Amino acid sequence: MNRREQMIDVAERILEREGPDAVTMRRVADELRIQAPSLYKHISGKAEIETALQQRALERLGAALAAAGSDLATLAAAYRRWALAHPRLYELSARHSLDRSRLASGVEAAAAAPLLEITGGNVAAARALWGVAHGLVDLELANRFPPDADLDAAWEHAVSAFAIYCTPRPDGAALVERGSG
Amino acid sequence: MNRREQMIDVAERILEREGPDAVTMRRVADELRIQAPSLYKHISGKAEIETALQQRALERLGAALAAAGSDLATLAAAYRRWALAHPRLYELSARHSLDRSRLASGVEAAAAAPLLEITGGNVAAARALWGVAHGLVDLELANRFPPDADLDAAWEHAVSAFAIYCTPRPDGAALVERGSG
DNA sequence: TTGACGTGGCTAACGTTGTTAGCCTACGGT
DNA sequence: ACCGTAGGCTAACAACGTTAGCCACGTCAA
Repeated sequence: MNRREQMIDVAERILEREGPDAVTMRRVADELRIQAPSLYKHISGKAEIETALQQRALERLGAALAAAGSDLATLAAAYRRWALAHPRLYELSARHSLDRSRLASGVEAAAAAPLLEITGGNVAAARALWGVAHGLVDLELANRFPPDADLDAAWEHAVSAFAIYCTPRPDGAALVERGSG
Repeated sequence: MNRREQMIDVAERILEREGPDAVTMRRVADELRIQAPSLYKHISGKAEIETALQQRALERLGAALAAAGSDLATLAAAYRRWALAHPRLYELSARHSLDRSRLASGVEAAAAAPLLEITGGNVAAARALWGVAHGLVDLELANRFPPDADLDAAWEHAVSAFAIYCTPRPDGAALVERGSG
């Protein structure tokens, strides 16, 4: 098994169990029964670990969304559920500015596909949709809502607003232009 | 003038000009022509500086929103404009988990007021609205959209979706229940 | 006037972080 | 038999946040 992958596995485990501050080069090395400088034989630096974890997060979130189907409500629920189940990983992937050169191609597109289906191919509307989902999750993870806030209700409103906006009406007209790019 | 406030002023300036990594205790001390340990005569630690900056950000963003009026489109534009004008400050205030005990009371409520006006007092819907705004801004600041993405269009869709959802229709009916809390 | 004391500087130092330099050993191929 | 590379190791560095402890100055009471 690849040492590099072992390192990233270990880093992920530490991240989820003990938070980002616990993810130290020495700590990762310890877990591998190795000295910290030896890590650099396999990796350029800590940033590379973080990029790798970011990529993992995108892939898995994308997979979770793809598995959730194409209904807006269930898709939103899947987004939130995945983020709350892997909060540190989600935070890392969202906060750390994206380095597209290192990112495997297609990962982004795959993650975006389910959203695009809902907006009928309208990518600007899909981005707005992504915005709500990410925003609500991010604020929740950052403790920005009062402890007694009913976030289920907030999600329902968000979903309703976009459902009304994106769903074609019986007469065939749609509020959002479908198929536009 | 208060040394504590000087410290926070300096920290803010460094943050906006050179990014979060440049905000060091020693750096702040240097700017004040003082040695780093002396900072601790006025402040408990770096966390207190960050909390203070977070509070500043919330107050100013709140003020910017209040000044923008109560129209959804202009409000959204004001939110985005402020965040893009003070990206580091916004990031700091959004990422750093909120310590309500230290936060001046009323700051949160004041920032939320303009949103509540739009949703007719429905706080869950206001949170959804906050979600889109924060989400779109946060993704933009984190470089998560492709460089050529038309973010103006994304914002327009978001605004349209919520405008339709929140505006009472001519017959007096509204999609969102107004006055609920 | 003198003494006590709080305010706000200072230097020295500690522990932890990411990272580099340089050495050594084992193994695989020519 | 040799040589190079892969992958460990120790020692060390600079920078970080922070603590301990010393000292000068101003203020106020006796």
